[in-house]
Amino acid sequence: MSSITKTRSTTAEEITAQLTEAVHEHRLKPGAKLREDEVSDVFGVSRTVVRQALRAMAFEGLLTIEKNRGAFVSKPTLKEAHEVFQARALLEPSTARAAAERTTPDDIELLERHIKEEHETLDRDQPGLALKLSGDFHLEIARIADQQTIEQFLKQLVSRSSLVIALYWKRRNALCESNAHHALVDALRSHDGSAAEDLMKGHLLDIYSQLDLREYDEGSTSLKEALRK
Amino acid sequence: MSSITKTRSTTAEEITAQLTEAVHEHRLKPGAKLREDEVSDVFGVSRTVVRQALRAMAFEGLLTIEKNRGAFVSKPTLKEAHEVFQARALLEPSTARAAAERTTPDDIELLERHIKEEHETLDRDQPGLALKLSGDFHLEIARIADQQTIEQFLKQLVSRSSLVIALYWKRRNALCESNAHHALVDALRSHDGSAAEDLMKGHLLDIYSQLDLREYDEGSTSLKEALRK
DNA sequence: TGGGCATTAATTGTATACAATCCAAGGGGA
DNA sequence: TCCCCTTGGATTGTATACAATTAATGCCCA
Repeated sequence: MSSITKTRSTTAEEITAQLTEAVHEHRLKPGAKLREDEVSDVFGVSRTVVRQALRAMAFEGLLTIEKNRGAFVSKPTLKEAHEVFQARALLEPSTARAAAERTTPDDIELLERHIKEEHETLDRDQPGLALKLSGDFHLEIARIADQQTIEQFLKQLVSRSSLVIALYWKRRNALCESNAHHALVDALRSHDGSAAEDLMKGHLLDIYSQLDLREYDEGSTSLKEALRK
Repeated sequence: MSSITKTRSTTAEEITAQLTEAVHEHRLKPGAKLREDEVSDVFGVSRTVVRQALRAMAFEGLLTIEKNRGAFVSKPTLKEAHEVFQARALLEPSTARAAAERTTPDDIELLERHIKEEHETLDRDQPGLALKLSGDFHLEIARIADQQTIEQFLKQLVSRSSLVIALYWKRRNALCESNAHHALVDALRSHDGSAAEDLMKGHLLDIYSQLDLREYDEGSTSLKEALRK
């Protein structure tokens, strides 16, 4: 089904994209190790290219490379989890406001199709994919705002959010449905910057409040458990 | 004088650090090409390690790697220049506020020594070094705020700011002296978050206003000129 | 004389061979 | 029986050899 194209040699970017997708969809969980020759076997390229891809993902914060030990899917600490959402709270509301002033009918159409797809994946019970799409929605707003620099940062923050959710989400199965995204699209459609800003702020707080970020255990069996998989 | 240690093999991180410093201090100017062989000769390591360093710098935005052509010191467009300062305006004021609440006497001492050094380099007429130190000052505040994620983003933004200043600074020679940094330290010392936030906002606007970001020429002889060096 | 094409040198991209490091399993001694 | 040390296999780090691509030079022909 998801067989990898072997005809034309795979580039580092494609490997990065596929592995990133796997992490976003929680098929690769925090703590999982990515052995270089294993990955190079899968994609049919040399370790040289694989190492490029792994390092790129490390820069995004998705992987943590430990010298002489290898690349692991990152396990954000509670502190990092807080920091990620604090940073998002600084960047996203203003960006939503800016986006509202530039949103075109085409953008609205795209966003609505996007939301529809999100709902469909939720109905089909594919929470991983739904989460990935939800993240893409936030990136789409930065794109509409025409802020590439912020979009770049946001890409990293959304990636890390996915890891945070994998580790600290309170209710395992039920991903919050909410109509937050829909309300945001309404604000963008009517070019209501203030509303968009407020809605985004509320939406981020909403997600944040559904995380279990209280205790600071940080140890005991966590490492061993992570390497078992 | 600045002979490179050859006894213990140089790591990719050291190469990154030295090249980054050179770009920050404008010894390597936007458009300059970094040939892999050349760099590997200078540092006495193989191209493998050099490529790692160059890619790391590309992620920070300092270099632009063009496929099959090589790595060049980035030349931010006017749009990117605006974006960099817009992003800084979102991140830094709040961070300064947070820093004010956590500043310790040790931090104050460090910052004051830092400012003193800045002034000394200006007196000694080393504008490149002064610029680098000025950037470090801003990073130091993020460190005091204990926000590693934001500090990481800010590191990239400060780097890109250095490139923007190299390209778009109005008055070539005179780097604005100003006592903005001093005033910020005062606010931090007295744990006055609001003042720190406002001062930082004003300081960023001040820098921004001294850039020549009007026209959009973007072409003509710029490329040829860049490759001449 | 000037433009276009082919050949060649220079440079980057990729694969592979080798070196260094880590980790676990096994053996010996107390 | 338990602990420590040694040893071997597995994995990552680095250097180098080779392939692919680019860019420039010079040649030919109009």
